[in-house]
Amino acid sequence: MFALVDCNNFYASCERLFQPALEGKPIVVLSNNDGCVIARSNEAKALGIPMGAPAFQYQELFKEKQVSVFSANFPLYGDISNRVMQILASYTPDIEIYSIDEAFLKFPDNHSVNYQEIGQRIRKQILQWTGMPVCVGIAPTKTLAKAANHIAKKFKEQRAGVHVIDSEEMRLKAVRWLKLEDVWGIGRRSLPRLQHYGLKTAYDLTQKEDAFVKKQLSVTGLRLKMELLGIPAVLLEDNSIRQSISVTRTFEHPYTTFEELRERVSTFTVMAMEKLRAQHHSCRSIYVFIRTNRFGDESTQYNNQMVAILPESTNSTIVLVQHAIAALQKIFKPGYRYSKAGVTLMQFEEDNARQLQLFTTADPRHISLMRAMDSINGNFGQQKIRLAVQDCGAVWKMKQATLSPRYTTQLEDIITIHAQE
DNA sequence: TCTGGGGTCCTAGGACCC
DNA sequence: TCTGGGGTCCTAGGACCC
Repeated sequence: MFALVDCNNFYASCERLFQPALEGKPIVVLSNNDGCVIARSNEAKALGIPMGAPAFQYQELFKEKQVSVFSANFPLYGDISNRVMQILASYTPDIEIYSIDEAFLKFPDNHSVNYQEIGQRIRKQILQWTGMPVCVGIAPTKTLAKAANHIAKKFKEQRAGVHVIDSEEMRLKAVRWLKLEDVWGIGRRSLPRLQHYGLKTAYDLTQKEDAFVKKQLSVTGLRLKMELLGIPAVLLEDNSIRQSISVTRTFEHPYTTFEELRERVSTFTVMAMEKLRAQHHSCRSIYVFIRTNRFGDESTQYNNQMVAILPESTNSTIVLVQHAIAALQKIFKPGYRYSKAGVTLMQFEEDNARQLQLFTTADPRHISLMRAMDSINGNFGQQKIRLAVQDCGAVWKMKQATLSPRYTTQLEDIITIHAQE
């Protein structure tokens, strides 16, 4: 059996943890640069604020309805997430952390287990230990566990936040109820196509022939159909090791010069490489892109990107930054107002299983240099030690007008409690 | 004036091999 | 009138997820 544990309105709930007065009040959390709405409390959803809404279009509504607006505080969310995941890991070693706010747990076949009770225990423990409300869906496949979680959320009061699908009867009831657009793996592209053939629910999809499903949704769709029928076709994955690592940002103001972009691209590469070394990998290629404001006038737009492939894989930031800058040089065109840039590391190899080169140009000293940099930056704060090319002062501040304190990761931000007599 | 960031998997087609 | 058959690897683009 698989359990899907999903935090309720995760970012909004994280903010509420330290401001309990916001219980029952509308909350939204904004993306970097306070651009879009990326999380909403139930109360904010009820006000009709859509996911991804541009913040500037909703300022008046926020004010009028007294919506609490937060700039995204990822250090806080990441820390709360770790705490939740640690608790979940105590229930089973078979755990897949699927995203910052949800995880799949796998339980061995055992008919005497009371899954309803386990679900309730998980809920209570996480709520008591972290303050985070979660819902739990339990079923024989991951896709059905997703569906069960959906039901647990939709009927939170009746189900007490836990729903279990453990019989053919329950499965049928669930898939007949589940709308096609709420099926895990059916997105906005496939939905209209399937609807055109008269499909409305998850059940309808399970009744279609394999050939039809494959034609419409490829082999992923076939797996989906199996899963909805109760036959596991999607395994628990170990996604602690990434296959690609990206760092991309929209700038607070547009940049026009090569030097500004070079500083940004270098810093993004530094950040990505830190993550790469943390998972003990080297990479062989880096993708670099720059773009102007995509909402701007057609004539003022320019996008370009390039992949630089290295002669041998590396985990040295110094080496990779040189390649990233060379790529940037090739795609940079003066005369445009650039609003976004990013890098993606690709083609990973494990550090201790690397293909070495006979005529290598790699400087062995970089290994200890990187180790020293990571260690110092880890102990004394990000970017305490930088490459010279990064040093452009504070040109890269993000707009974060309503950032909450980093309550759990920064000593000076820890809350003070005044006890009354 | 202002519109996020980070991932995975699949397929088709090109380039190449014998 | 007519030009084989069987493979692999890589990439771009699409679709999906949170």
